[in-house]
Amino acid sequence: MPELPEVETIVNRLSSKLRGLEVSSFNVLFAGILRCDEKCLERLEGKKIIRVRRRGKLVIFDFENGFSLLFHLKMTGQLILSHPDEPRDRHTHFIITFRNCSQELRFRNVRKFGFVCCLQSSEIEDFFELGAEPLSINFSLFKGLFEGRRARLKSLLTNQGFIAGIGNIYADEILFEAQLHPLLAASSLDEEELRKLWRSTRKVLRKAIQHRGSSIRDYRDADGEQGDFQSYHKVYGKESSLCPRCGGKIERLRLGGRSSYYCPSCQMRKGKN
DNA sequence: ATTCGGACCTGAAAGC
DNA sequence: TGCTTTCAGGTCCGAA
Repeated sequence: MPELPEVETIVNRLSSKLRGLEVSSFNVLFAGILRCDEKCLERLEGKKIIRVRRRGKLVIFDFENGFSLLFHLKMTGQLILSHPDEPRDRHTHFIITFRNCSQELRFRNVRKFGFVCCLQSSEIEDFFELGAEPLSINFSLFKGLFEGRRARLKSLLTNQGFIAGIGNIYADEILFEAQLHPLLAASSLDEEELRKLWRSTRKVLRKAIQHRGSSIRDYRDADGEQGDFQSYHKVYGKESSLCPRCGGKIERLRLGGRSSYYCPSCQMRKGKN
């Protein structure tokens, strides 16, 4: 569920509250959420979190001893700071408590797709093989990525090994902003179109972060608050609505089992608009 | 080599 | 009303 803007929002919040704190204990309530040996967690008990960061859609806690704790929220994961006496429901699968902190961190995960694991901090990049960060990469590197790639734009944008952090919502919003059809072959774009795609990617993701992400159903930030950006979606989930740019009808197509929403008249397959 | 469908899970909403 | 089907911010795997 959460894509880059949602994960970024969670990380910002967690960072200000958890940086410098020492973990006192882990409580694994559903063993399936652990993607590593439970003994790995022992390495982190009594250790301080020196940094909370995002890489792609991963939430990462770096510890003082060179190990990191990683979370992937997948579709329905939530990392929420709560008071220990607040009742927890059956979807709370993992809890971290901290020394000198009145709140504990709960990992809720209705659909059980998400995971937690512990890795050496230096192993993370090799282990996940994520692509570039869309908000860090400059245009010339961005352009280079697309050279010779025949895949469809939508598939490439959501491919985490190509560019990390973009999922179904933001790919659709970015392609609408760039006025590019989701099924276009990446290698068919000229320089001007690539520049527009690069600019649109930055614009959409930044604006979504400013609005603390999109809450369509499950997403909540680390304080349990909803994001705002769903009110600014122009095409995602808007089949049959009117295109805010040209007044035409938004359509939905199926691509690898996922829905893609787009405006067939302003996101042309061919032509430069 | 790509692309697609199914699998992993649960629950809300829509359809009948 | 109540049962059935469809769909969901993700990603992996194996088969066409």
